[in-house]
Amino acid sequence: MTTARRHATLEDVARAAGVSRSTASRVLAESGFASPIARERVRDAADRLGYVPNAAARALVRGAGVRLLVAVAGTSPGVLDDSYLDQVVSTTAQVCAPYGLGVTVAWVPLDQPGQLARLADDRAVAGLVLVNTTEALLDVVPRRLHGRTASIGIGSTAVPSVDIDNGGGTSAIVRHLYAAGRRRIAMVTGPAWLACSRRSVEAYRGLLREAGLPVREVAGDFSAARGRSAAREVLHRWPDTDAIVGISDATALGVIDQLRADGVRVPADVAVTGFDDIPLASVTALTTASHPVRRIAAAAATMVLEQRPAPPTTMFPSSLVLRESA
Amino acid sequence: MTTARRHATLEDVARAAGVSRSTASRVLAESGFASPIARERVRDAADRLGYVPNAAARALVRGAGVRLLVAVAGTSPGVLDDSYLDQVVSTTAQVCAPYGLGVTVAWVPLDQPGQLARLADDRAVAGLVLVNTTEALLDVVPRRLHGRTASIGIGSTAVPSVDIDNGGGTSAIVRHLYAAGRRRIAMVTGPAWLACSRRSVEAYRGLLREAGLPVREVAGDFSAARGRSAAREVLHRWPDTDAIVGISDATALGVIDQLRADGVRVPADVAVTGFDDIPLASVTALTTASHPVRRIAAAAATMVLEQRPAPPTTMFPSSLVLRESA
DNA sequence: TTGTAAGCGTTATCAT
DNA sequence: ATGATAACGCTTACAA
Repeated sequence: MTTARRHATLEDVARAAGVSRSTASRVLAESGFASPIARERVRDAADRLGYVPNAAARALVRGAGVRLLVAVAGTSPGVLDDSYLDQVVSTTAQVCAPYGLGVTVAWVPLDQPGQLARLADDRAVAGLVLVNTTEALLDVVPRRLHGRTASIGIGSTAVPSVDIDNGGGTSAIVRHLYAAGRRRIAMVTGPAWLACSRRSVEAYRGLLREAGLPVREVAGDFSAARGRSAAREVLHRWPDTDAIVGISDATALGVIDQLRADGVRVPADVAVTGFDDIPLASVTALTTASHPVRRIAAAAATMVLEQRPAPPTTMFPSSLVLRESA
Repeated sequence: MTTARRHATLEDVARAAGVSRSTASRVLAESGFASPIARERVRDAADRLGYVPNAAARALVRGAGVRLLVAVAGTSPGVLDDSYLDQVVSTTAQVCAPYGLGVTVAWVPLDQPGQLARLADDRAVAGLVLVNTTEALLDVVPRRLHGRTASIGIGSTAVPSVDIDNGGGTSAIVRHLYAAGRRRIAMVTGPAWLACSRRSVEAYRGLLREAGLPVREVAGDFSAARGRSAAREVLHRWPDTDAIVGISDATALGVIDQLRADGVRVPADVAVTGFDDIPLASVTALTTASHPVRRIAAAAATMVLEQRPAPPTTMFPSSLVLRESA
């Protein structure tokens, strides 16, 4: 171990190996020709000197970028304060580490998708992962980043996506409710601008219509607070409701809380279901659908890092988790 | 909106503003002199052209690095799969974004602190945030990164830290238990290598000894699983135990779960407390101590980004949250 | 106050 | 197969 040596550069390695910088570069980057002898000597010198390529220099000359941007659409910067997003960012950072890439998060105002262009127009941005993706967002992905972008949610011809089968998941939930004898099934929906939310709603509607049951929708926003007020709204408008489908676990938990506070028994009087299977769900015995968030995020990140032609959409299954609330 | 324009460089801005590159640089970097007229023209040109500085180029010339490394000590890579860490990483990424820095996470094996040197010896690393910090880890922070490192947990003369008052938090909990009439208070501890865990244990011991009460410790590891087995162990060794202090909320939840399964009433027979106040805690009515994880992480990140002489240790308070479990 | 010019560490295009 | 040499976009003495 040398002590206070300055950081070794490619030049140092080349000199130590008795070759030119170009040769050293070729060997170390595994591109272009080099004699076996040169190879060996360069490799040798490199790890003797503890050579670590300078990411900034590399990125500069290649125009490649040094970090991956996780862009999240939402109505307020508050979307960044969310445990789901935490998982996505953290997982992305773990996947990026071996590639020498860092991760950044940013909020893109829902009504100004163009902001994405500003953020992504930075040459330092090597790739893009879209979260809460909207069609408008997909449209403003800079051309430079085509092939280096993946979406968690909906995709487009230019942007491959990793998605959850929200429709299938919701269908499974509704079917379970039906099988359990529920016939007055209401739903607390999510923001209409979110495709994943729309798909859940559509699955719900489709199934109920097919079964000749009444559709009872109340607008929600994923939050527990809205779940509480929505519970009251539902029972006020349709007192005979016997099941409430929540668009998220938080919403469902809010619903249950309010219901019980109002003396309504869950699931005896009203069954309640959630969506996502957050840790809280198992403790509160919430019946819900489970989704592998970490694997999904890792898949998205890997897509942009490996950038091999990916299938337009990779669907991850939604699996029903039966517990006590329904 | 121009369409397929090439990305604007500093040169472009300078030309558009009718000044030299250096002047433009000075204005945009807010360093050095520039006439008001020049300032205005450069600023103008910059945002007319949508100029975004190239982080790689900047990092290269400054030798500054392009990402912040969050290094986590632990016995296995499993430490990376943790919601607390998720929050730290995500918050760090949010704080770093405006600085044009990305974030990376890495695991440092507890028994090979030297691994940190390998990771941090990369010039691309602009700063370091240590998590689950040990003394050994503090010792191997490369000199280059002194002044650019912050620790969440213990610190050293070279590394400022952001810490939680674990001792105070635990004391408050134990005092509450005592005030509530509990006299046979056991504790499920955490890994001894973690300073924060040791401090909690010491606070617990100190208070009990002072009060002339018996010390009853069982080794734990923060997990809920260990909480379960520990609950049995405690009641087996000391059947008259009337309170169990958990080193973490997960542990406490495990304890409660096992206790109830074994027909022990909580808190009637045995009071149980946690530590951290995770979202689950409020739902399960767990009495615990609350800590502002996001603010702590933000403080640590800000320290390395701003690198103004920070106080050696910034303590964040631990605040008692009384609920039903104790 | 402003401009000129010399790098920062790599990669890539050429001749050789 | 190898080595000059010219970028990449920016900062910063230093000169004017």
